[in-house]
This record gives sequence, C-alpha cells and structure tokens, in this order.
Amino acid sequence: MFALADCNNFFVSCERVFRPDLQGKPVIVLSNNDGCAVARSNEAKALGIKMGDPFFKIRDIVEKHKVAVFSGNMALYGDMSQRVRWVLEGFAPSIEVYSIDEAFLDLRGVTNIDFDEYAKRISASCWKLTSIPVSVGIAPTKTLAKIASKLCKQYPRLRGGCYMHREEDIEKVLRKFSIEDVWGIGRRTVPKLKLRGVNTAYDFTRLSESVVRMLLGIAGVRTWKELQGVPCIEFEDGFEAKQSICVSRSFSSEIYDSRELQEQVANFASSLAEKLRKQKSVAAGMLVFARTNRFKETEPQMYANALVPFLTPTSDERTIISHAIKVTKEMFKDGYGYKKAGVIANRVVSEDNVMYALFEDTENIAREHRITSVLDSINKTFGKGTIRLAAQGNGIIKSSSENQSPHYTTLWSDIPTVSVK
DNA sequence: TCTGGGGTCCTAGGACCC
DNA sequence: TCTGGGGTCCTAGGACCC
Repeated sequence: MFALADCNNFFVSCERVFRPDLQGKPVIVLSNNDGCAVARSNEAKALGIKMGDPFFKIRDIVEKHKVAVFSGNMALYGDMSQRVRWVLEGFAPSIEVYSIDEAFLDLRGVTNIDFDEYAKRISASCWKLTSIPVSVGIAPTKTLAKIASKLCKQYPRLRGGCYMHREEDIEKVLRKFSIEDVWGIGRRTVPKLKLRGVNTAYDFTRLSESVVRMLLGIAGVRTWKELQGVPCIEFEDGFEAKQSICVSRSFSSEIYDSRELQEQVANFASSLAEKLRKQKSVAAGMLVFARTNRFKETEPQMYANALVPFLTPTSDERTIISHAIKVTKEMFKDGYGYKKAGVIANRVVSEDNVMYALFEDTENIAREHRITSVLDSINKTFGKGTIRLAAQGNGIIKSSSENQSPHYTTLWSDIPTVSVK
C-alpha cells in the first residue's frame, strides 16, 4: 500500500496557525506581486474564488465578504512543510516528498494493521503536532491514494484518513470521480476524452489500452493501469538533485532601463548559483530570458533569450553572474517594457564529476571556489545577501507584497539590509 | 491600474556517427 | 534520372504536476 498525505489549503493553513481567529473565515494567499490567488480556504472557494484568479478581478468579492488576504510568505510555508514531514517520517520506513504540501509514504511490506485507522492516526498526529490539517489516503497505487486523500476533504466524517482497497469500493468511487480530477489527466486531454464519452475515472478505465496509448501516450497508459490497481509509478525516496533549476520573477512594473534589468538578472543569477551549490551541483549551461508584459497587447512584445554554455560546468557565483549580465546587456533592446525575467540552469550534474576544459585555468577555478565558500559561510551566518556583488545593486528584486505575515518561525526575517561602501 | 513560480517526463526531429 | 541502413545524442516543445 501507498499513502498520500496532502495538506489542506496549505498556505492558508500555515497563516491560520498563527492567526487562529481566521478559522472558519474566508482566507486567500496571493502569488508574487500580489498577482493571483494561489491558495484559498474552503470558505473562499465557496465564494467562487478560483485557483489562479487575478486579484484585481476578485477584489469586489474580497471586500464584500471581508476575505482575509495574505501575500505569499514562502519562508513560513517552507518551514511548516518541514515540520509536517518530520511527523510523517515517524509513520513509514521512507517518504517521498512530492511537493511543498504533499508526500507519499511507502507502506509496502506493512501488514497486519488497520490501514483506515492508521490513515486517521497520521492525520490526527499532524494536526496535534503542527496545527496543519492533513488528508491521508491509503490505496494500492499512488494514483488511487491521491483519490482517497481527496475523499477526506469531501467527507469530514472520514476524520482526515481514508483507506480504499476493495475492488467494489474502488469502482464505486471511480464512477463518481470526474476525469479531470484524476492525477495525470490534464487540461489538454480532457476534451479529447469527453469527445469519446469519458466523463469519470471509471469511464476511463473502460477504454482499451491501445486507445489510451494513442490518445495520451505512455504516461496515460500508466495512469490507466494505476486506476485499476496496478502500480506503475515508481516510489522515489531519498534526495534527488534537480536536473534543471530556474529562478525567475515578474516585476511590479515594467523595466525600460538596461542597467536596471542587468541588476535584477544579476540577483536571479546569484540565487541560481546558490541553489546549485546547495545541492552540490554544477551547470554546463544557462538560459537567460526577459519578456515584456504579455497582457498589454497594445504594447510591442518581446521574448528575449540567450543560451550560455559553460566551458567547464560551474556553480561559481562570479562566473554565473558575469555571464548573465553580459548576455542581458546584449539582449536588451530599447523601447520594450520588460515585465519578467529569469535564469535557468541546464545540463546540471554533480560537482563530483566535473570535467575540466582542456585549456581551463584551474588555479583560477580553485581561487574562485575559495571566494564563493567564504561568501556562502558569511551569508549563512548573517542572512542571505549580507555579502553580494556590486552588480546586484541593493540586492532587492523589484516586486511588491503588501500583506505579508511575519516570518514567525525562521531567522533573519527582520534584519535590515545595510549598505557598505 | 492590476494577471505566479518552479519543476518533470515524453516525443519528434535534427545533427552526427559508421 | 537515380542517392542506404542503422544507430546515438541533444534540443525544443508540449503536456503534466503543485
């Protein structure tokens, strides 16, 4: 059996831990720049606020119903996520962290226990130890466990835990489960399936394997089998280094100045290099991009991007930043308002097996490595951005968030940035 | 006025090899 | 006039996830 533990309305639940007065009231959390609703309490969902709704479009509902609004506070959510994981780790030999608010538990080999009671106990423990409500579904495959955990949200009498295993029970659930809610069935394929009369998960299981293969490819076949109780999706425990790393942001207003854009990109590049080092990786390439505001259709549009190869794969702060600035300068065109930019590391490999280029100055590499180590250790002790390159300016991304809660559980939230000449 | 950020996997097609 | 067969690797784009 596999379990899926899914935190209910996670970002909202994190805010409520420190604002218990908001239990039972409509609450939403917004994305960067207070752009879109990315988490909604059940009360906010009932008001018709959808995932990803732009804030300006729901402002009327928010004011009319006194919805509590928070800007995203990732420092808080990341920390609360870790606390939930610590609880979950006590319930299975290994867990797979699937996202910030979800984890699978490997229960293969666990026998002679009442799984339904176990699911409810996991949920109750999370609530007691972290004050985060968690839905736990247990089933023979990951896809079915996802469905079981969704049932917990629908039916409070399940008390946060649902074990789904008997064939006749599974069929009964699948007959009522909409196809678009199945894990792995996305927006693009739903219309194709509906055209063939597939409206529920059960209908989908009735298709032939060859039709599924033709319509959805190999991934669709896996989902199709998983719904029928045949495990096809691997359990992936342990730490996996990311194969690509992206740092990007939208700006609170368009940038028309080359130097200003370079400064922003330098900050993205700095975060990128830091993330690479944190997972002990190096990148052999980097994509730098900057785009105009796609919603301003009357303005001239531009998606500028450039691929930077690194002769020797690197995670070095100064190398990555200087390349990012160089190509940003080359890409920049006057007269365009850049609304979003970012950097993406490709061909990411472990730093243990770096192949040096034939004519690389290895002494210089060793020196840069020492500089970067010092930078990391100072910033680790005194907070991100304490020491940075001059090219990063004041080290601040041009964004706005007006309703952020305090960093209740983590350090360095309130230390002011001090500029030193 | 105002529209998020960060990933994975699969597939098709091109470049290149003998 | 007419131009093989069989591989591998890389990349871009699409679909999916939260």
